Amino acid sequence: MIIGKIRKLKLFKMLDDLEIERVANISSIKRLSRDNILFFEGEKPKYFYLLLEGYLKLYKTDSKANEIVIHYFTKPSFIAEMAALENIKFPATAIVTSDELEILLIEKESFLKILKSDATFSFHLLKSLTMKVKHLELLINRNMVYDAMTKVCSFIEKEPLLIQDSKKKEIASLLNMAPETLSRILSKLRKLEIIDKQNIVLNNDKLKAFLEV
Amino acid sequence: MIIGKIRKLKLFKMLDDLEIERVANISSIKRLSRDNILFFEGEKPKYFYLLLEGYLKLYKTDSKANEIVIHYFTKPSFIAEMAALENIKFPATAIVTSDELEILLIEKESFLKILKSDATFSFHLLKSLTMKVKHLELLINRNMVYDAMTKVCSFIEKEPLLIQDSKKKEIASLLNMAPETLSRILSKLRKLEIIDKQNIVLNNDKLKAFLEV
DNA sequence: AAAGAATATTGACTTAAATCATCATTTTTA
DNA sequence: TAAAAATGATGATTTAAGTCAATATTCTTT
Repeated sequence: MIIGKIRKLKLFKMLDDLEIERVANISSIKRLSRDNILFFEGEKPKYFYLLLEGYLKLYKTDSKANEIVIHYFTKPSFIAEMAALENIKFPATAIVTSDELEILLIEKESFLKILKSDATFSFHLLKSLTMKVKHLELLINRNMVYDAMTKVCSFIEKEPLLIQDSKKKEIASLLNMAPETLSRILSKLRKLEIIDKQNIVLNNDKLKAFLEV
Repeated sequence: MIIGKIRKLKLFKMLDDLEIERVANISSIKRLSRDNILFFEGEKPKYFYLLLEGYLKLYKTDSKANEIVIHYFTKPSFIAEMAALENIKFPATAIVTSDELEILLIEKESFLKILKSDATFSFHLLKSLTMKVKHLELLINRNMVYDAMTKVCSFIEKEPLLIQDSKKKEIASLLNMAPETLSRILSKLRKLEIIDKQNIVLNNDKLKAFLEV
């Protein structure tokens, strides 16, 4: 049931039963399997999209047909709400990267009406947007301010488990660098005895030294 | 008078007299002259900042001490509202780039209370944030997706007057590229007869051809 | 456990843009 | 208006990261 799924969302935890019903009435659920496209860069949004289950990758393509990853979505989260709010084209393409994906489609115009009239609602969406801005700030840091070494060190610091368990290929794509570059940097960090063979941090101070500009 | 200045702002045009008074009561005005720092990257925000008059540049510094311009603010606009909303550190440093700057300081906690209780208020701040997100999207495009040629063509298309009148040095800084690179690209565009000696666009179709990925 | 596929590493080379250096042109100041 | 300073253009060189290619290692699937 849609109502049950909405009720479980932290994002909507401040809503009372009546408000949840209002949202449920203008929502539907869509399911997609791996490698399906939820929307393409350049399309106009028809809904507000709220990820419920699964993984979603947002990416752009540059002039050399390289994929540039903008965001990996996992936790329940609004997707591209900016496009829906402003009625502009999606800035990137969204592809399913888990076996199953479940997404809540909220009818755009009706939801906008609710937003305009309900302070807690729009305040909450505001919070969601600030998270997006924060994420974009990190993205800008990682890709404009940091060099490859700093990118990797920042990733190791933020995601010590991912760097051990995930495929290097995927991490490289996440950091928008060639897998070869990641491999070279990890082996350099191993030589410097900052990480071990399992990419576990050995010397946190040395690691952090790379993060100070 | 603060009330007069607030009343003039499009950003607050939906407010009635009482609401304007509420904002004015928790606000003060600060004036700064050229090259003064409004806030440093890493500081915690004490206020919501609303630019009233003048120019403000937001920038970061990379590992090679290069300045990376994140934003030039000119029109009345919230500055770094994300930091204030989330109570996190400023992501960049803000420096005055006009002779005079006038900025409205809005007391943070009180303004947050208004936001939480007033739907039109927070809906409007939401709009302001979506503008920021849009700007960051452009920044990401310009710096991660575009190569130098595309950056310049996109700038010429968006800011045909600036490319004629501003110093090349400043445009290069805005585009986060070396002035030499900008100079080389402009002379290439001149050879291709896409722009003339005054950097006025001669052939819009050819220009746009560089913007299609 | 062996074969095959996918992933990771390493070296050689390429590339786009930055840097450095020099000279030309424009703007500012005295 | 001449001198000085700032800006702009152009060539040579450097650099960080990407690409290409070969090999090594790990993971999958019989």
